[in-house]
Amino acid sequence: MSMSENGRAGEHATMDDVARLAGVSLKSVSRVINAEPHVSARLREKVEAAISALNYVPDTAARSLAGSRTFIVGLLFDNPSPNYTMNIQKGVYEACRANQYHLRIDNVDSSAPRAEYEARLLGLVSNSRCDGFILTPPLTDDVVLLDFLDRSGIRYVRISPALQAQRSPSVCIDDAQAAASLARHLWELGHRKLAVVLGPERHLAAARRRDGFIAALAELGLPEPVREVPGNFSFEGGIRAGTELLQDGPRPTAIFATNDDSAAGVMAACAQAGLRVPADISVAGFDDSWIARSVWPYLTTVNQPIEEMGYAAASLLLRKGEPQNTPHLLDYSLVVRDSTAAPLRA
Amino acid sequence: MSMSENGRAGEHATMDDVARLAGVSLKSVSRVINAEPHVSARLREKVEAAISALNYVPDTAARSLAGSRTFIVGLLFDNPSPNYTMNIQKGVYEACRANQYHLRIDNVDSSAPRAEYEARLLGLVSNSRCDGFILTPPLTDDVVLLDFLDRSGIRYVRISPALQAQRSPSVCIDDAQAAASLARHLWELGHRKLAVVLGPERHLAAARRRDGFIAALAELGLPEPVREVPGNFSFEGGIRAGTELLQDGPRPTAIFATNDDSAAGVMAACAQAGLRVPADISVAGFDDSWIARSVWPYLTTVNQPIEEMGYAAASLLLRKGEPQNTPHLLDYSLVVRDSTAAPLRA
DNA sequence: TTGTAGGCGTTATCAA
DNA sequence: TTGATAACGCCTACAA
Repeated sequence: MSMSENGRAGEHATMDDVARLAGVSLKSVSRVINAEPHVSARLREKVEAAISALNYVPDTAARSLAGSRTFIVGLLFDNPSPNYTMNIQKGVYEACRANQYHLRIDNVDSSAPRAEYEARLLGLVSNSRCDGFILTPPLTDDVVLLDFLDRSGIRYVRISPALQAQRSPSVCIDDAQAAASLARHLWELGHRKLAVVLGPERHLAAARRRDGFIAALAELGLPEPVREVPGNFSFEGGIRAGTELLQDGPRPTAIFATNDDSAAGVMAACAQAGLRVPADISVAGFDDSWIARSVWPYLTTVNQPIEEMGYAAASLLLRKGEPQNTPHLLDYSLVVRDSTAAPLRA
Repeated sequence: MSMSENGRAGEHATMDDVARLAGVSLKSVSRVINAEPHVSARLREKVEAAISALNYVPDTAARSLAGSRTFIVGLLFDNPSPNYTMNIQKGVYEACRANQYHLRIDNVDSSAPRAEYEARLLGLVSNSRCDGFILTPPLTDDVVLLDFLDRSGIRYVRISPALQAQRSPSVCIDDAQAAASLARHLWELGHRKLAVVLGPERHLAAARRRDGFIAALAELGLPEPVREVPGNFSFEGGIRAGTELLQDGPRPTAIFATNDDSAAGVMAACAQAGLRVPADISVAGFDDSWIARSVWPYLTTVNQPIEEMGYAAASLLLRKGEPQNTPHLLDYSLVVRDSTAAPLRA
């Protein structure tokens, strides 16, 4: 009943109306709408005129009932930083819009017990009747989910996969290279005592950042090992990590946190410890998400074109034809801001 | 568990399958699914058994084509802080899920030229065929949109409306009272030189925070006027506002920013100016969004139960029967953290 | 290049 | 309390 006394809201034109106004058959209208071949220019014009005259918009429900597509893209996300998520979502949304698709959101909570979580996830995916899904980390590397999708023949595109990169279409940057460029930046500033704050265990892209960072330093000839402490991509995890680094063991002159949120936490820990950033200690992050400019000093970080990645992922998903399983690589860039500087001379 | 034996995609059971297995008619299954009256307990049991045996889930497309509902809730948002948005979205999502509805996202960009923006917005709303919409500020108070929705008979629920609160169902907290409680907190700490960082002009809830703050101080007998500077709810706007407050005119001992993002910016401006928070100056925000704990010191602020507000809004939208136009008021709470303290004695 | 008939999985109408 | 049967708006055959 709710919408029923719609009064006028239901006054949408249908394909019939368009056909009648244009003086053609139903099927011809359908052809024009779906850009099918074998349509004369004259007919197309007539139909298009009628469409815009009537302000006709195809009914998605009818379309998906009759056809094989639902015109819905599902975006699955877990629970990463809100900044990252919003950016991805924005990109995916824009690509959907450009292709006349709708965007449907589904949240899953990976902190739930694993069995429950899996049941939920698979239920979502199989009942949601989307034309395909966009997966963000850490879902990107969830093998149970991937197996299920493959077995069911459901299309999907992964963002920043770290596992089995050739398994499906995907979009990513070169995390290792990006972290390496950050390592070189710190090295060139003169830092030789370095530390890295790790990401969540299942977030494999974070592991690649760590690897790239350390490998680059090794190549440059760093004399001593890089200290490593756990983190979980959260601000609070960053505080804990920073505190640990500053209290015990040899104090680093520069800290690389594998995402911006934890880098911000590290900066807070420095402030607590009475250290000035970057005068006393340098801090760098990864993502260039919104928080990188919501801290003071502004964070030196690696820019991932997150929104673009979302856009590219959805475009890949919606592209017709055989999906390409080679990762679609986007450019990153080193963003040097105010949180890194040369170390004090001892 | 259960999902995996689904075998192949597309092999969804239909109402026919259920009816056959249960040995009843199609319509009876429909009745059970829609919880219609006049169904015997025995029949219902049989049907329910068949449903779960077949793992049947109604096809939304068919449902909305045949019926009057689409089972889709649309969430419209503009471009406020990502934190706020994600929280609202989460709440709305959960409520949809609880009611077997889907969530569809639509972004609009209010920074586009007004005419274009309006056309886009109205097009979205009228073609989207959702059962209703959730509006967040500043869309909440967009009269053109409201008029259009009312004229079209489309249901909607507004979150934190500041205009014509009785016009539609809505969810909010008492912004003025909440800001007043913050004012009293600062007053009790001993602050007498106060400033407020305003919100975006069209964000009327922000204006109510300002009003409540100032009115409370007036009532307490504040001897001098509260300084007011513009802000736009962004971190950068907060930096500008803070800088202005610290450079020119009489320096306040406490600054109230009307949202957390700008409060974080104010804190950054203080740091730049060499002031310690809260020793030299107190800063307070509003929202208790995620950024309130992503700065150091942690921000004193007002907690709005944002996710709950989203949940309540969607529940209101989905509730059957005549909508209630009295605002659904939720509780706020003052969250005293580390960014406020007694002023230094001059 | 264009048009016609049938059906997709539900809900709605009306009768039993 | 139940059940046939006709929509709903579009797409996929297939025919002209």
